[in-house]
Amino acid sequence: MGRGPCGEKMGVKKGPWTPEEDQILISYINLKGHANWRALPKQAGLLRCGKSCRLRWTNYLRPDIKRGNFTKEEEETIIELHQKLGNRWSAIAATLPGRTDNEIKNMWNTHLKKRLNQNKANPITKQPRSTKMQTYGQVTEKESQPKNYDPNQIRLQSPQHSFSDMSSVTTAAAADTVDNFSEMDERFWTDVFSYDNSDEVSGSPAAAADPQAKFQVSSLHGVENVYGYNSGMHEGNDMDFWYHLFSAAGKLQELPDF
DNA sequence: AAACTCCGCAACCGCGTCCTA
DNA sequence: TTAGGACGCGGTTGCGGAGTT
Repeated sequence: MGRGPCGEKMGVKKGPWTPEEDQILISYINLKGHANWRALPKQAGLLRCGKSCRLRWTNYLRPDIKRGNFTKEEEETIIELHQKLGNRWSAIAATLPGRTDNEIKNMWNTHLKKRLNQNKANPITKQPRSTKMQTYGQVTEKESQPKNYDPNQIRLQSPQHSFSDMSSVTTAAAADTVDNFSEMDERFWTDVFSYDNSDEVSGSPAAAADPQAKFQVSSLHGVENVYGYNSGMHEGNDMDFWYHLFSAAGKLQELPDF
């Protein structure tokens, strides 16, 4: 099965998005949501394929995306989870609030993989070539945006925030604290579910620190209750993975019914 | 100052999976 | 049961900018 390239139709635009296109997409999704990505560009009046719209939205325009620096804790989380999960970026993203799988993938390929290789080859890390390298991941918000343009400025509050939003970007609950990942590794999964089941969900540290994160958490919380949302990665063969993970953690009794 | 090289990131592409008729 | 549509994921690419020579 699968699908052909989305640009198969003539007249479908490719390449970088313009601020005008972003505005149209944001306005449309805020107004109508995105139940059908394929139909969306036509209805919104965009000369893009649905796939491109979805990617743009999930990786860049969504209101709950955390842009800018990866913290040390986030980096460590990525490294640890990559050891366990491999290149399952969406699963890794599920533990980092506001980070997209694409962002994490880029982070890994450009920074973390090199760093690990370097550490293996030479435990005393050599200084990178450029100063930029020394502060990798410290890209400023301004730097990470297209020139002269900040989607946040034209972004409207999104009441839609539909459940499919949650596929790549995570809940704040997961990232409660990762100061000590080994500790988090044991508590993390139960924390995630306890947040899910907690009436105090929006009282999580992350949510308290970040109103937007608070929105994320409560949003997901509600979504999960209403729609029975469960990330696709939890299904199929992945069920075995999660099952064993939880079993190993001895927390199986806390699992919700699947 | 100019040319060249390298890096980071946004976006594209192809495939797998899920859903439905 | 199965074929086709739709979505999501992971790999890859290409461009712009920063750094180096």
